[in-house]
Amino acid sequence: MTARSAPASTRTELNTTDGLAQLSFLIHGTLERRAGERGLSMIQTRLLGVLRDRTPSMNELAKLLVLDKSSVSGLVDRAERRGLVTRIRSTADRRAVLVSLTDAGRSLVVSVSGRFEADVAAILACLRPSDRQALSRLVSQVLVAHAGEQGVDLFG
Amino acid sequence: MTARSAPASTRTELNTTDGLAQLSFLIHGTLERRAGERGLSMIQTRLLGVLRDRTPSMNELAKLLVLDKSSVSGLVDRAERRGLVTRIRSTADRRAVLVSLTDAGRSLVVSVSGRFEADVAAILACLRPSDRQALSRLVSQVLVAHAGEQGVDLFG
DNA sequence: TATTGTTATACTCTATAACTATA
DNA sequence: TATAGTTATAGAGTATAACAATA
Repeated sequence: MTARSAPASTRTELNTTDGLAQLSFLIHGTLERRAGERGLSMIQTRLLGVLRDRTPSMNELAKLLVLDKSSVSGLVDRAERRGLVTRIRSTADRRAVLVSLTDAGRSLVVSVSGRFEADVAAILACLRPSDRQALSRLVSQVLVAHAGEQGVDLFG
Repeated sequence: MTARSAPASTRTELNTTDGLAQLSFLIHGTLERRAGERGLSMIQTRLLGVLRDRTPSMNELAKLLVLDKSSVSGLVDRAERRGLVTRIRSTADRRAVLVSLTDAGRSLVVSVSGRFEADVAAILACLRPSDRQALSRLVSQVLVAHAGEQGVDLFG
């Protein structure tokens, strides 16, 4: 996504977007690789991440992951088959099924997210501490301004 | 990926990685959504992006996209069926097949990447120009330091 | 009737293995 | 023999539509 035909007047602007896009894909790819090392796809990783501090119903899970309920059925099937999550029939509403992380699932997601955080820290290690702090401030500013649009909060 | 159990001494560090990870997924999701609006998956978008300034063989395409050659066969099949790319038998090596963007494919990828760049620019519009410039400088610094690890250069 | 979840079906995406054609 | 590409097959991931059980 290079700024091939940018008029000179907007070149700085486009280079910023271009650089940020590249950095985003570098970081996204880093998680993808770390998860893949443990046999997890991105969506399985997100599933486990969402379950870290929740025990949602299938329906809630579909909303959290922005997937159709039938997609979540298959996703949970495969995770359950691997022993990473369990289905629990709800007693409050006997139609509902709650999904919970197993110990194996929890230790897996903790491991992947720990390595990923270390990767990102390593990527930022080339910056001087003051620059890292400046970057942190700018990124926070952007995120706050777009709090509503983040959609899926990866490990929310 | 919040820093749930970070010791206080490293909390600032983790918050930076956390923020950058969130921003990365925001931007990645932005492209995914824009591509999806035009009926393109991420991999189809990357295929078209790679073909913007190249006419590689299937084999070269597999290396560029980091996919098995059989995966590329299917990928190109589906893109060709939609009229986005064409296969051209190489005259130099009659085993080889070159893949080229059609006019429809080119106009599609130009449209998606243009909208995406506008999206990223809009995301950054909340920053003062001087802050945007500072962000640009920091991001460039990180990218330069990790030039070799970027793996697939999305629209390279 | 409405909601929750599963199942049947179809398509994309991916890899491995076996194959054809060319070098 | 080695390389370029396709095809057969299998599995993950996704959505739509039809279904069963419960509310």
